Amino acid sequence: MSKTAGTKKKIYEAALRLFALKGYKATTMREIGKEVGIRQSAIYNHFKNKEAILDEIIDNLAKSNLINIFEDKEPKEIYKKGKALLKQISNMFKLISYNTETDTLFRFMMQELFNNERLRVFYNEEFYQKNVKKLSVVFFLMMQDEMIEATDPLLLANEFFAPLFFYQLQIVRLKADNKSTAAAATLFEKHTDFFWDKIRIKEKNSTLF
Amino acid sequence: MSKTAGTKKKIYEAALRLFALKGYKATTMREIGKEVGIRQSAIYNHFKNKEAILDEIIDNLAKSNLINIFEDKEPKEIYKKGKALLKQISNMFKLISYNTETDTLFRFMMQELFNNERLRVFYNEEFYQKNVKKLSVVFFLMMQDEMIEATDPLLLANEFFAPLFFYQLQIVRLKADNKSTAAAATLFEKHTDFFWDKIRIKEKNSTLF
DNA sequence: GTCTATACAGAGATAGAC
DNA sequence: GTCTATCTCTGTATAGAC
Repeated sequence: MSKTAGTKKKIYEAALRLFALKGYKATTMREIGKEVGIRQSAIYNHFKNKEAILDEIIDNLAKSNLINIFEDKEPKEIYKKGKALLKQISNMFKLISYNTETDTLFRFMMQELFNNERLRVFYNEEFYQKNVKKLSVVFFLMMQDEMIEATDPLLLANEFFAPLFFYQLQIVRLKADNKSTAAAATLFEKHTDFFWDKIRIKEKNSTLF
Repeated sequence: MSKTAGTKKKIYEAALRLFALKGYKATTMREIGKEVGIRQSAIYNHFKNKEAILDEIIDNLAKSNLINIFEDKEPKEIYKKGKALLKQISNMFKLISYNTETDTLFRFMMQELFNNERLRVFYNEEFYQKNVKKLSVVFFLMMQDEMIEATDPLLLANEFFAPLFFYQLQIVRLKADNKSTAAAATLFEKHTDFFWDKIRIKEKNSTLF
């Protein structure tokens, strides 16, 4: 039983890696088997068919760290941290693109986004909406507390989220060609600095001089 | 000869549409032929093989409107337009995601980004670098002219570009599920308003009241 | 230039021995 | 649970008639 579960996990992980690398359609059962060290036919002892592997991967995305940029903390517990919180979130995005496990998940998601409706539902609800909504609550609370200037919190959330996503995509793309990601990586921090500086309420004294 | 060119074009367009819809690997020569109204084997009178169609599509991307967000104008000719210029660029992104031709090109690009190195080169050089560099020249000139506050022009260019790309991706994704894109579409304008307001040099008088 | 026919390879999946 | 063997289907590509 333990050995079975071990093989199943190996199949799952090999499949995920290959799906992320070259896409679901382009990976064959034979390749997956080869990676695991078994014959292609043996996979069917663990998964009903190829699609069942894909489905299980998508099922597990919701439990992964790919989407958990808030580390399960609630907005009202953390909004007072102000800029430090934004730095922390921005750093989570950076970590996702550098950690081998989450970077694979991210690449898998982008690979299959247009080919799988369930994946798009996941992307929309768990990856995008959930985080942007949480972010907009954070910004709303910051406004109430007069930490940042009053404006549309949902817009702010989108404007903060979008560059982080984009820079993440850049990193993963650059890594696909084994190119340097150094310049792109600095943008996470610069974005947060720039963004916070633009939304925070400035002291009257220190406006320009 | 004219009829030949006509069929070739039909094949090209059917292939592009299908590649964008379900990916290169998942589209078959039979499907392409069916869309055109000929047998699969007849395609080989116009293209050497399946990959040749893909290559030709990628070759033509550089000539397409997908990347031409500046409408061939040089930064120094247009930077004085200030916010109006940013609005214009932002609107180009919006148009790309709504125009059937460019929206197909964009979806094709995102579909195959991780599966094709030549496409990644195109994305990086023509779609990303070229536009961001042009944008940073625009911002640099605006700074010199004291229209906007002095800061890193390249950062500004990235910060302006990233949300536009992200909102574009959102639209194309939503369209894939036949969902409403209304809310996402408003973000193009809101982004520009927000962004300009944050970078422009404010009159001392009209700071807060 | 398009058709039918066919070759050939690769893929997913199942059967049955061990 | 994994193996070999095999079935079946699908896909790319070519040959040759019209």
